[in-house]
Amino acid sequence: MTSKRRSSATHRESSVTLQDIAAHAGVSRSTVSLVLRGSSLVAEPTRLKVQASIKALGYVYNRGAAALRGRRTSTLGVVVYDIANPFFGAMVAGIDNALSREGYVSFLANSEDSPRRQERFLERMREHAVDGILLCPAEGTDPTLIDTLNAWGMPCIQILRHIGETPFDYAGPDFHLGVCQAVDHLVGLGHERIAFLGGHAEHSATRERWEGYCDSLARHGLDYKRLLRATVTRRDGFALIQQLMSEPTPPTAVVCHNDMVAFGAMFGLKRLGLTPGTDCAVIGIDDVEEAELVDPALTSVATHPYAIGEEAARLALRRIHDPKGAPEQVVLSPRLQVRGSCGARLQPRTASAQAASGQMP
Amino acid sequence: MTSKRRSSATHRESSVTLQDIAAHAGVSRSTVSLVLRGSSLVAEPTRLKVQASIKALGYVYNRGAAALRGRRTSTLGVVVYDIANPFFGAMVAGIDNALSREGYVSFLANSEDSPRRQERFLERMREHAVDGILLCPAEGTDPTLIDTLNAWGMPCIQILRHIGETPFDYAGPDFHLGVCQAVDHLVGLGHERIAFLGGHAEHSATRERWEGYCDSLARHGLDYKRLLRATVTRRDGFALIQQLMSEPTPPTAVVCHNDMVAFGAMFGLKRLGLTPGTDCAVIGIDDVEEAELVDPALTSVATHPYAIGEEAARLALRRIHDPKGAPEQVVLSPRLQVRGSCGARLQPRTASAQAASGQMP
DNA sequence: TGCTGTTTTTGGATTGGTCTAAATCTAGAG
DNA sequence: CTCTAGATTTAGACCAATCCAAAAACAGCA
Repeated sequence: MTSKRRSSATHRESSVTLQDIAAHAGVSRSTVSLVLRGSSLVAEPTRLKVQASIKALGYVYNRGAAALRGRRTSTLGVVVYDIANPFFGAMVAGIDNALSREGYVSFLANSEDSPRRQERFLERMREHAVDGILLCPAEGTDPTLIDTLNAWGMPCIQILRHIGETPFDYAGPDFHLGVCQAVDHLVGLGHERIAFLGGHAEHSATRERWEGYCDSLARHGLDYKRLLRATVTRRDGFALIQQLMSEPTPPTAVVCHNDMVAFGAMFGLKRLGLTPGTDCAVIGIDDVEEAELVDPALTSVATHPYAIGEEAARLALRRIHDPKGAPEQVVLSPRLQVRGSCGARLQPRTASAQAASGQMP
Repeated sequence: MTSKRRSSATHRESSVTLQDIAAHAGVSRSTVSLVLRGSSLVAEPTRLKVQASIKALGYVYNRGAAALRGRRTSTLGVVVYDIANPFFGAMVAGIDNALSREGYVSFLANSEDSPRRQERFLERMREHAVDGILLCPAEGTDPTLIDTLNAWGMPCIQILRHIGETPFDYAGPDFHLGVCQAVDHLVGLGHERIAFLGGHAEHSATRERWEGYCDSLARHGLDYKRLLRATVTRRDGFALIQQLMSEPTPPTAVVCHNDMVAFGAMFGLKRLGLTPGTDCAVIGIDDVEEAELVDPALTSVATHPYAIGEEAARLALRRIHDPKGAPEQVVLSPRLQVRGSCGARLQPRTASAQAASGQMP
């Protein structure tokens, strides 16, 4: 049983407008508008009078109406391809934190790595006139998408992956460096046969990892090179490692495309009766929370999703305030989190904290 | 180097309006509006003519303007308290899927369990005139918040937790039944000293679990009863289990508030030199993806976050179309996912799939 | 052809703010 | 006491759609 509303609420919506405030405070609509926007034009006594009226009448600012005449909506669109992945959860938390500080609010969409879904959402965002887009491009996104967004006059910050040629705004981890750190560490432990597991069809985030892998091997003068492509699920890791270990000269260590693949690989090793870290070192990428839960705990390249989210949000706000400034790429250095799965505990030789060159193609 | 735009795009925004379409097609603004909304009033030849003009001029529908005059914005607000938790990721994916099918789009906010942040966001949502709110209330939310939202005339669907007295719309798992399933299973395995680990300060989701725990014990006539309160982190599970196992008569099994606490508990057991599943059975709640990754794999009560998200979205749309219909509560039955951590493998006695009564206070 | 009853189409008001340029109001200088 | 620069305030157009009631077009029928 819904109880009756008290006070003046007019049945449906309160809908107190600037006009009402103006009448109540004995000033004009324009003055009230100025007060609402914190303009320094209005005199102190007037401001107080108006603010009192605003409070008294229970006024609610109508951003939709404001956006119609003004230019900004104070909204952003965020597209990720797998929100169920805790990595994106952390990233979205970072975005949310940075944006809400500035009074912005964001639409979220989960593209499920479908360019079609992604495009539908972007079109909807255009209709809602968001001030900008934070985009983790779906696998298979048309490389001209960024040009389309530019043609729309829609600021766009790419995250994690990047497409297109034009100079763009971007925030993401330095995958190249991350893989180098992993390989360097393994080499420091004495490994000479290091494989790389997984990686979607080509996109920047995959390419950077593969290049990191190849460059590292070359730098250390290692001959052994096995790069097994696949999608990026745990299932893949499980299958690939078993395939790999049955080869004539199996690797003594594997670096995995991400932690999910790494978990799968550890599972696969156990299935073969092998012990991760002892019979074959395993290193993941992302350092998700669960990395330290598994047994042995997973050594992983931490890519700091929360910080990436914050940076991306910062870039977006910057771009909105300066639409034609120079594009900026923020590439965060990852950090190797050493745990049991790479056998560091077993071979007490200290891991080298070697620096490698990062790059942004 | 940004290339010059072709065609008529006026420097900043294209901003083709209904007026332009109307002129181009030789009809009135009103007619174009009707075509856009798929009205059956307009004759077929006219419709085609207008649609051609729309395409020709590259018109973009302005939802902000439409919302100003019309009533709907086709937007919703979603508030969760920990988006980094994969449970919420899956839930948001479910919401997103159900909403995007209907052309709705949603603002997401992460309250971090702070009522202050939550309130700020809700006020912003009101200013943006969303059609409704999907709310997982933050810990410590003022119970009158729902009344406030009602007074605003803002439809609100509560998820996972619920506050307030008024009949409300709600979607969530049947925690009471879930805990009963867990306890029943343990009793079936021969356990008689079963503890419950964790749970925030009081809110519905905690209360339902505790009641489930107490009711189960009573139903099975068990004397042993240990309910350790704490927040819901892995750290808590780690600490609590060690405290518990050092008591004179430690439990032989623990049911945990959620999987995070359960992971912590398993860690704690290992720290004590004990084996989860053998020395003490552990059952979690949620059945997050990682449950089967840990060692031993975690037995857990699956609560189906994706389905809950879909249901909540469905409820929201229903409420928007019928603002004063009877409130509806959707309580999904959980399912016990048996794995190694409860020792089922060790004691081959079959688990009973006993039904218990669910309830919605 | 005139009349009536549907279909279609349309003008103009409306939504709730912001913007611009002009009006009004100070206070200090001459 | 008048004038003017600077500080406040305001009127009215404007943003891009929807809504309503009334006009126009069209058909069927006498």
